[in-house]
Amino acid sequence: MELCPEMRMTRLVGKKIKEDPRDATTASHKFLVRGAYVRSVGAGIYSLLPLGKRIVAKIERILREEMDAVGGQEVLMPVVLPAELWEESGRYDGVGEELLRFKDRNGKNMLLAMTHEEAVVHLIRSEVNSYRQLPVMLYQIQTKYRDEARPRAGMIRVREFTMKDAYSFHASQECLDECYDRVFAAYERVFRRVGLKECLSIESDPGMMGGSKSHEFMAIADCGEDVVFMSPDGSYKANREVACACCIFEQAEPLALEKVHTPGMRSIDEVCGFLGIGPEKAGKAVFFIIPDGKLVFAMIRGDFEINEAKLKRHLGSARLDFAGDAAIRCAGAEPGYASPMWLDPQEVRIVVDYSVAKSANLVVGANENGYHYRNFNFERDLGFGEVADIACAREGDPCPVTGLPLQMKRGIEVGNIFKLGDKYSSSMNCNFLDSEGQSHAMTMGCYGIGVGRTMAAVVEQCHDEHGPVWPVSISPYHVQLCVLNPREDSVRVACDGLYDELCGMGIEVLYDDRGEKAGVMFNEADLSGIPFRLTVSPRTVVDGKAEFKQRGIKDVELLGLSSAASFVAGKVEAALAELS
RNA sequence: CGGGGUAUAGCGCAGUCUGGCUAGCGCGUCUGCUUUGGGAGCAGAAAGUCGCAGGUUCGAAUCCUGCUACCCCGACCA
Repeated sequence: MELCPEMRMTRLVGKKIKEDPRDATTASHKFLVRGAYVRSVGAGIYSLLPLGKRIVAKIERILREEMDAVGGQEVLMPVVLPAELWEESGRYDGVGEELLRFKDRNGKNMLLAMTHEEAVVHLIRSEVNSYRQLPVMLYQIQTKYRDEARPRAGMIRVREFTMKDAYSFHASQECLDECYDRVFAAYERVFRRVGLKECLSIESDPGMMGGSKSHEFMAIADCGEDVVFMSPDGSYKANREVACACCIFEQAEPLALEKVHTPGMRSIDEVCGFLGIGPEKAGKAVFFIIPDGKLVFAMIRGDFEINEAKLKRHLGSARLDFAGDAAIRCAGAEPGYASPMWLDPQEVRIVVDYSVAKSANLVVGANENGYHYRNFNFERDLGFGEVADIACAREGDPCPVTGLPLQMKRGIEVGNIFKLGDKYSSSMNCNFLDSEGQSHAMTMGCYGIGVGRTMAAVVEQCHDEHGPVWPVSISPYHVQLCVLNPREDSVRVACDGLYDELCGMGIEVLYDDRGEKAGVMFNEADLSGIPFRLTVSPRTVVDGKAEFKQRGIKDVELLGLSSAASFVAGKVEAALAELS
């Protein structure tokens, strides 16, 4: 998309707002609204104004360049899809209410696509049939709709959004692996080029997408919804769902099992308080129900929390619900005093975290109202049950790779990549013939980047108290030109001249020709966040000068009017080169 | 879906507890004059179904009931 290189403020649609919008809590939300980049239409639904649209267009341009460079071909698939397509993959009934379903006038079930695996498989299975045509990668930059339970934080979690989504098809796992690595590298280039200062690629949970491996790209920001754990040297990075800590558990001689009376002490805090011990000396039991109706007894040391994502993965279950007291009793356990001992492993799945399996002499329930045991030792007193890592990593726990204390950070998920395998290709008959004429399901990968979310993440990382500080690569314009007192002919003529000259050089200029007071113009220029500012005023024109300033830097520089344009053009090119 | 909050002019708010006359303030907008280097001054003007629907009352922005929208925390999040 070609962007018009020039714009006068007297024409630009979008009013800058002096006060923070009532509802905004994050920097990106406040500044994107105040600076007239976006406007809210409803919960999680936004319009882009001209300035915002230009930023998005520039992000999209970078996405196209990088996807083209790794062999992607751009397509465009519909947002409204017939339900049958999703019934084929099993997702029509598989995914929850975030999929917006509706009927057309003929009563046919339709949906708004929240992602396009089905649509792209529909396309590829009829266009590609032979190993000779593989691999292929298609991508699009298209609207997605997810009926989020709770949109939040301005542009960071919305219902309708633009996503760059790409899908690759392969004849072999090795080929997918290679493609995955190439896209991974392309994503690192994308996030560097859009100007994110800190964006981590981390291991993540493939979740309901299926598939074997996935990474998320996390823009680090305090307002991020996701939690990342990393080694201080950066050699290990993982999100909360998969992060593992390798705690050392104290070994001790097993002492004799001892029943203690603990009347009314049901929670870990109560029991530990009553017995005068720390939570690391107790075992905590949590009960879940999985969809087949089976009860799951999860056991973890009192100072850890159960990581439900890990437990789901271990159980191979898509859902996990807390079990009620009735279900717990039904399985022969006593709520509040539950113990894995004497439970029937045929009836109840017992999953024990390493923290319990490797600790000695814990306090656990006695399966009898008002009683606990001291000195439970997993090997001696239970000996069966599935031992697994089902614990949430904690800040400061030892990193599994380096042993250094893990750091915890919050991040905005701006991109993700998955190795899908044949989840969609087998269910939807997306096959190819190999060199021997044998039919196989294609192996797939998919790769997404949220465009609007990336814009918001950049603001979160690049702003000061006055507004955004756009990286030149995605700034709506390269230069903001301000004319003070344009009613003085000499001033206006000088400034108009600079405007024409810069535009003629291909520099994108936003020209504040309104004749506002300096304070108004400068404050609004800060909200526009354009990296370079040129000011022409009676004061500078007398000396044949213009004033040059960089956004976010206090100092100003006076330039000769005749050389100002080429000087600024040089600055713009250098800054662009740095981010290319 | 649970918990909390908000809804009054384009934006941000006061007024609501304790019902009462013509519903105010700041910013913005329009007109005119004066101003011109970090959100100007004066004078004038336009702009409000007080979220919606019922109810109580002589009288409702204000009290009662129901609903809706939006925001925050949580749950959820291919």
